[in-house]
Amino acid sequence: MREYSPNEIEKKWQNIWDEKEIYKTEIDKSKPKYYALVEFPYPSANGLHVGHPRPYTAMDIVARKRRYEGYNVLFPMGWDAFGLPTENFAIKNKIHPAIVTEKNIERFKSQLKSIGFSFDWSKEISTTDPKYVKWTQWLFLKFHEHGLAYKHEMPINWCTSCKIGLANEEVVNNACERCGGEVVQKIKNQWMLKITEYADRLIDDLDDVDFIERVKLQQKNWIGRSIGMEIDFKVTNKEEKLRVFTTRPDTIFGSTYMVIAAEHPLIEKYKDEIGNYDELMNYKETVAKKSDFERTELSKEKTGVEIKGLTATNPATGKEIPIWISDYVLMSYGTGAIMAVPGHDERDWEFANKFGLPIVEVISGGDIKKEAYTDSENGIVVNSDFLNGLEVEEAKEVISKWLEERNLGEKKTNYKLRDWVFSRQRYWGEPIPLIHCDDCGWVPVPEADLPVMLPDVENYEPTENGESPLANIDEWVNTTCPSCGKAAKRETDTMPNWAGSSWYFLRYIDPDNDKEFASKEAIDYWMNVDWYNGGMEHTTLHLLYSRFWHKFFYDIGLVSTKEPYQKRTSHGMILGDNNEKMSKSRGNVVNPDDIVRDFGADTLRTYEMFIGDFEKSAPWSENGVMGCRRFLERVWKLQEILVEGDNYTKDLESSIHKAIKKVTEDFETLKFNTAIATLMSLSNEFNDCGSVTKKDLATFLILLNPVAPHITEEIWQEIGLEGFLHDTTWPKYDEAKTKDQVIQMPIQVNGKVRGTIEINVDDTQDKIKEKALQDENIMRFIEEKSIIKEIFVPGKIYNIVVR
RNA sequence: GCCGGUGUGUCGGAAUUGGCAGACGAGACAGACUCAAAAUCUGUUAUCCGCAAGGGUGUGUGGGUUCGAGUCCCACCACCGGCACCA
Repeated sequence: MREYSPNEIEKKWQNIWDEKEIYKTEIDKSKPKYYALVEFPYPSANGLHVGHPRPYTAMDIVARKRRYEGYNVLFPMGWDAFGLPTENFAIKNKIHPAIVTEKNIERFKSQLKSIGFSFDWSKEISTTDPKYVKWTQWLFLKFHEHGLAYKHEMPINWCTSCKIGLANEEVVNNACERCGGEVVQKIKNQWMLKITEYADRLIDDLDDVDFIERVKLQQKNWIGRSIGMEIDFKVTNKEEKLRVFTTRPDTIFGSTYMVIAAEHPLIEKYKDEIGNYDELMNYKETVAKKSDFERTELSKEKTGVEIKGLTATNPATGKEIPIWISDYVLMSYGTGAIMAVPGHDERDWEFANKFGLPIVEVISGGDIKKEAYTDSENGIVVNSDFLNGLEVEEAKEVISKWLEERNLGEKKTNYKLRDWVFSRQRYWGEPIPLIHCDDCGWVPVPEADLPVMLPDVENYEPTENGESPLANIDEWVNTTCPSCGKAAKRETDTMPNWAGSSWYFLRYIDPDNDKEFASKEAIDYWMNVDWYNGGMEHTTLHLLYSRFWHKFFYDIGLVSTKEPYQKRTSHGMILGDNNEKMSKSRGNVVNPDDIVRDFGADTLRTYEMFIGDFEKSAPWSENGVMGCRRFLERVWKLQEILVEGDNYTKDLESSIHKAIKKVTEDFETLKFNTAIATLMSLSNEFNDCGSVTKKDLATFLILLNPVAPHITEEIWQEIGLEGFLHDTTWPKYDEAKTKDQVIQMPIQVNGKVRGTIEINVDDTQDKIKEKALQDENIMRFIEEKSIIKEIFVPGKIYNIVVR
């Protein structure tokens, strides 16, 4: 028998699959369809690392298994190619980002091909391809057309020294990552997408999809729906009202002061009546340097300034209360103002404590001298006039009614979710296809003129005043208004990287269509995505953004399903062998090319699946890789003990049926590691047995094939099994044959195992008891004691409780 | 800080979801083969006491529920992911 040489046979089979186009998919209504999706990679200059193949192999296993089960399977791959690293590389090396991107894609593609994934490469897409950009822009214009894209003043991170807008990631401890200069928040008028309009549906429709629970929870919490009230507090001696949002209107009698955001317009409006305006402005300036994250940190020391000259009136108590500004109140959440109830809110309590503001108990049950009492389930309302004696939920109803009747407030639902800032002052992104005309306002670029392509520029760096580099290209910026024909200017902001990835799963199904983003026929046949696997880190941004886009498309009749993804699962990260995240700077990156070269693609795939619990992170280990190679070597050598035979070997029959069951189930539940362990045990059994029949081996090869497609296909051919393994069907098992007749039953005394007896599965409790009491060791623990209870779980355990 | 998650031998991990903790793999040790080494094959391998039979202890820490807890409940500790312009 020849040696197992993966480099040779892997190339061979990859070529055969390619030539036969067996993974190319067409619409075929005679078969059930299955759409398996993995997150497409960002083609960075570093190439693939061993983290990438983990989810790809997992879904490749599912895709291959589905084909054997008779499905028409779409399993596509593409490139999420716009992005900051490529742009920064281009700036540094003076190379056009399109060229960098092209090179990176070429490298990624050949790396992926060497691992033997069953991707349908005829469906390949790149978000930077003009044919793709056209439809990203077209879809954006739909948002604009339906009023979901709007301009709004939003802050950007501004490096005062480089005079450049920075991504959050480029800001380290309030300083610019490149030059160390000071970073402040600069206000810019930016395009926004109204994702908040979909907040309720993004939560409620989670009930209809099969996402793993932690993904659902994290999305719900990110959207952060809270039901409460908006209440007006009159500014004393003014017509002005200060509107606050609260989820605890029941505590209104305990509101002893108000806090508004440093940016609140009230301050400018009454500038002349405020005694300490300068002090407030100074405070506002320090706040401007902080991110929302720093502002709302619970543990930090509270800061704030009282507004001198303005007070408000608590509508419930009628008492005059002071108004403060503090960084922990954000203009972007609620109304930018709160009624502070220090007795029953942690932040308010700390603030009041620090500045000596009165703390009044209005819910009994805690000790507000020590800490805020925030429990809303057990408390009873006190010190609150007509609310006294009520439980919190009742009090909420009563006070809501009372306020509404007096026109002092209304019920309101708030969300933590904010609208999506869709503008970037960058070069390497899709230009926002809008033209500004002094007469007509913002006018969309007509469909015939799409895509709006990026002009070639000398310099990819943003401009000195915070505009995109595109703003410097006069011949690009200056155009005519599509509506009235007068001179007009193009929008120079580009879209965020998220734009292309928000709808790519729709393009895969019809990637060459130049009339539509995808045909209705293709959408009706292929959608939804049946199973989408991706990283946990994409849960609250990409996954939510793409659900939002899809829902909007559904509303305007572009797609036929409410949700894009039927099922969502998540994989863990692969860490370096030092248990740290793989990164160039840590020097612990493993390149899959090396593993494919030295051990083979099948070994890489097997190890990636065997490394541990698919949903958890796991450190890379070269010894582990070697172990998987040894396993495949042993599989290869099964040929040596092959005997003719069209039946399962009698002694192994139950093991084989059990293995079919276990592997079939484990591939569906992401337990690839235990599926492989089962196959390892089965191959060990073959060896212990000393021989394996053709039938036994064929079944084994099919089960292993989705994990290690090349070696199994080769052995299949080598031992002369009929046809090709890739044309076979998935094996079935007989449930009855997976059950053992005779089992070892543990016998416990007082919950501790004191012996094991061999029983027949359908032996009665009495029979088992009789057998158990013959066991010397078990008797030692029962003697001279009386049996007070017996617990018998058929097929599992028999426990005797004695005293 | 907030939201989500994780914690089991020397290491990666397994445990039919409340029923024999440590499957499978790695590593280590011993043996076979070899002049020798590598590769391969065989055996041992949580820990303590014991010649053995067997027994005690043991799933991040402390408590609880139960005949029985890695699994359920309460409190705590450590680590990982996300925090809206990285992808």
